[in-house]
Amino acid sequence: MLAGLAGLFVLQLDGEKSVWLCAGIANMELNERSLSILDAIVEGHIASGEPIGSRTISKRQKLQLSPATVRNVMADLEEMGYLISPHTSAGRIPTDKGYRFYVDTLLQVRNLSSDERRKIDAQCRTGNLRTQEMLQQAGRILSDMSNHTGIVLAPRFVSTVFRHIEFVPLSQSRLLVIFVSKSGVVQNKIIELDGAMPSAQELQHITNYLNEALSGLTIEEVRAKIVDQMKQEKNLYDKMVSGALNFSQEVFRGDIEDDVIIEGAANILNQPEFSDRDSMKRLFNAFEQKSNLIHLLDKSQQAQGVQIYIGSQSEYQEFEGCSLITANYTNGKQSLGSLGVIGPSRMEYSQVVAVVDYTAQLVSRALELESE
Amino acid sequence: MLAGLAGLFVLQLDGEKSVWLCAGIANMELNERSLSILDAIVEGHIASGEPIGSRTISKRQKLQLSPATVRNVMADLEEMGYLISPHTSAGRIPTDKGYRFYVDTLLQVRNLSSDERRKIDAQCRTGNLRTQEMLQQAGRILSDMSNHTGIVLAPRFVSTVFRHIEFVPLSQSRLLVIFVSKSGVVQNKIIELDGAMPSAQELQHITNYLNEALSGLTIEEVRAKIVDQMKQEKNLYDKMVSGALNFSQEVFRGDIEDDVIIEGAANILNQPEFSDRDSMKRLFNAFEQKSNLIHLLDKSQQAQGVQIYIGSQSEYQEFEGCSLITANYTNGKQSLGSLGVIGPSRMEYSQVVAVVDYTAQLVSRALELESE
DNA sequence: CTTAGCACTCAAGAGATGTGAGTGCTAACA
DNA sequence: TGTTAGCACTCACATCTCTTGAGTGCTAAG
Repeated sequence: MLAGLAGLFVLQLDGEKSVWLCAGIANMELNERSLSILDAIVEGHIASGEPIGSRTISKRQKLQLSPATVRNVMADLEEMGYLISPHTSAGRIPTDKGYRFYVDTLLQVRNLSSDERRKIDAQCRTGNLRTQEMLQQAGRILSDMSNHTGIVLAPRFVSTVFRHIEFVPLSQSRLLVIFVSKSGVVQNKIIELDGAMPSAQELQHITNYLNEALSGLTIEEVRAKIVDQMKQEKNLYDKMVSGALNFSQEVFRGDIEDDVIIEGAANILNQPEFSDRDSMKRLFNAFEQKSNLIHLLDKSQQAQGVQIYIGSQSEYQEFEGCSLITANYTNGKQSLGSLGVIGPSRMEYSQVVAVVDYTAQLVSRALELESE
Repeated sequence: MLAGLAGLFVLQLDGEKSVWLCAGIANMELNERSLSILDAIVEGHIASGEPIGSRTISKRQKLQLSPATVRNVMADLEEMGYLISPHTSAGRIPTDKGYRFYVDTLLQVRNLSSDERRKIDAQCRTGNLRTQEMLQQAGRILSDMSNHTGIVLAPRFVSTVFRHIEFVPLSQSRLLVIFVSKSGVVQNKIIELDGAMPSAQELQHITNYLNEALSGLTIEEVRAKIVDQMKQEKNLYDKMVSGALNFSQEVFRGDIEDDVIIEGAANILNQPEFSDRDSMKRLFNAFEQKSNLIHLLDKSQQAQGVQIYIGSQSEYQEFEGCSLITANYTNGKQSLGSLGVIGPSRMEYSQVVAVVDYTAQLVSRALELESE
C-alpha cells in the first residue's frame, strides 16, 4: 500500500486516518511536516485551481513556518516526485504521484450532509423504474452532485440470470428473440433463419422447453449447457429438443455488447483544465468509443468498494489528466456492475468519493429488492 | 416562397435552378449581379470561414467587376439584411436571412460521388441489425459524412403498429410488459399491480386475447379501442376480457418518451464558430435535454423531404448560430421519424443536404423491407 | 453606370515594458 | 543543526504602442 505503487486502493470509508498515523505507516520518506504541507498544497490546488506558493502555505494558521522553510520542504517534495512547478516563478501543483499519495493517505472522506442525502434520495425515488432507467438516473445523480461526468456500467449480460425467453416472428426468415433477465432487464436480438420458420406451435414448444430448461442459469451457464447438450446430440431423438438446441445456439452466440451510460459529459466544458481543444476532444472521443471506459469499469466491477484511478495510472492515454472514481454495485449476492465519476485529476475527492459510494449503495439496494 | 419568410422550404433535389431563373422568380429586389455576388460571398465564407471582401469577389473570373463596384452591391445587400460586416474594416458575412436566401434560391445540391455512396452503403450494410441499431448507425453515418452532429428521431411509439405483447411476472406485484411493434422495435415497461398477480394461465389468456384483439392497430388506435371498450364494460360478462382491459389500460397509459439518437456531438468541438465556452455549453445542454431537438425533429417528421432550419428561425435560442438539416423517413406508406445533421450555420449545405437525403432514403428502404 | 483614387478604420500581431508572485541561495540566528 | 530573513533572479501575464494590411466609404473622372 505504498504511495507511488500504481494499482488499486480500496478506501476505508468508515475509518478516519490521522495524518500522524500515516506518517509512521505510509511512507518513511515523509515526516509529519512534509505530509502536512503536501496535504495543504493538494487541497489548496483542488480548491483554487492555481499553483500554490510557499507564502500561501506559510500564512495558514496551523503550522507556523516561514515561507523559506516551506520552500525547502517543497523542494524536497518536488525532488521526490510529488510536486512539480509549471514554471520557475509559479507555485507548485501536485503530480499524479502526488494525487495518488494524497488519495491513499491524506484524504479524509467527508460524510454527505443530510441535505445532500435527501437530494439524492429524492432524485432516486422517481417511482417504479425499469433497471435501465434507474441506472441512467444514477448516472445523472453522479453527474449533478459532482459537477463532473457520471458513468455507469450496466450489469453484464453474460452474468445476468436467465428468466424468460420469447420468440416473435417478424417475417419469413427473421425471428425476433427477447430475453428477460431475473432483474427485469430486457434484451433483444434478431436472428436470420437458414431453414423455414417454425410454426407457431413449434415455436411455443421450443419456448416452453427453453424457459423450463434454462431458468435460473446465468447466460454464461446457458451457453455452457447448450454446448454440452449439443455434444450429446447424437443421443437425442426428440426432434423438438434438438430443434430448440440448434436455435438457441444461434441465439446465444455472439456477444451482446456491454452497455455504458454516460451522463453530464457537457460538464467537462466547465473544467478549466480541459480548456484546450485537444484534451477536450480526446475525452469526448473516449466517451463516444466507450471501449476503454468499459474496460476500466469492468475492472472496478470485479473489485470491491470505492476505487480511484488517477491520470496515466489508468493505462489509457486519453485519460491523462483525469481521475476516475468508481464503485461496484451488487444485488446483495454478487457484483453486477460499476458506476462512478470521471473528471480532472484536480477534483474534490472527498466530496466525490462520498457521492459515488452512496450512489452505489442506493443502486445495490434497489437491485437487491428487485432480485428478491 | 419569398426569401426572408421564416418557415419551411422543401428543396427539390432533382431540379437544378439556375441563378438566372431565380432572378425573375424569387426576389424582385435582387438582380442577376447581386445574386451572383451574394452567392459568391456565401460560398466563399462557407469555404474559408473568413469574412469576404470586395477584392476577393472581384478577382473571380466569372464577373468582371472592379472592387469598387462590388462594394456598392455589397452595401446594398447589407442594407437589405442579407449581409453584415463584423467590423468596419472586415469583409462581409451572411446573416441568417442571407443563408436562408442562399439555401432557398441559390443552393445547388450536388450529387454524392459514387465513392461517397459506396462508403455510406458499406457502413450501412453491417448485417442484420435491429431497428434501433440501424438508426444509430444512420446517425453515425450522418455525423461521419458531414463532420457535424448526426441526430435521429426514432419512430414515435404511439404511431407504431402493434405486433405482439408479452407479460413476465417479476415479483408478487411487479409485472414486466413487453411490446413488439411491427417493425421489430421492442419496448418494455413495468407495472405495479394493485390486486393479486394473475396466475400463469390467466396471464396466458390475457396475452392471447390482447394479441388477437390488438394486432395490426397503431398504439394510438389501441388506446382508443381500450377506452371505447371500457365504456361498454357494463355489457361485458366475460371476466377474462374485462380483466385484460383493466390491465391494458394500465399498460398503455402514460407516454413512452420519444427517443432521439445523437451521434458525433464531439464534432462541434471542431467548429471554430463554437469555440467560445458559452455557445458550446448551450449546444451540449440542448443535446442532453433533447426536448427541443425532439420538437424540431418531430416537425420535420410531419413534413416531406429535406428541410433546413437556420439559426434563430428554429425558435430556440440554444440553436442560435446553428443550422439543422433534416429529412423524414418512411416505411413506404407513412412517415415514421426523421433524421438530420446539426452544425454551424456556416455549413457545406450542398454536401450535407445530399447526405441527409441519401441516408433518409436508405433508412426508409430498410424499414420498408422490414415492415413488409 | 462604372471605376480609380484616396483617406480612413480597425483587428491582429509584434515588441517593449512593468508588475508581482514565486523561486533558490546564502548568511545570520536560536 | 534546523530555521529564517534578505536578496537577486525568473518568468507569466497584462498593458501599451506601433506597424501592417485588408477592407471600407466617398468622390470625381471616365
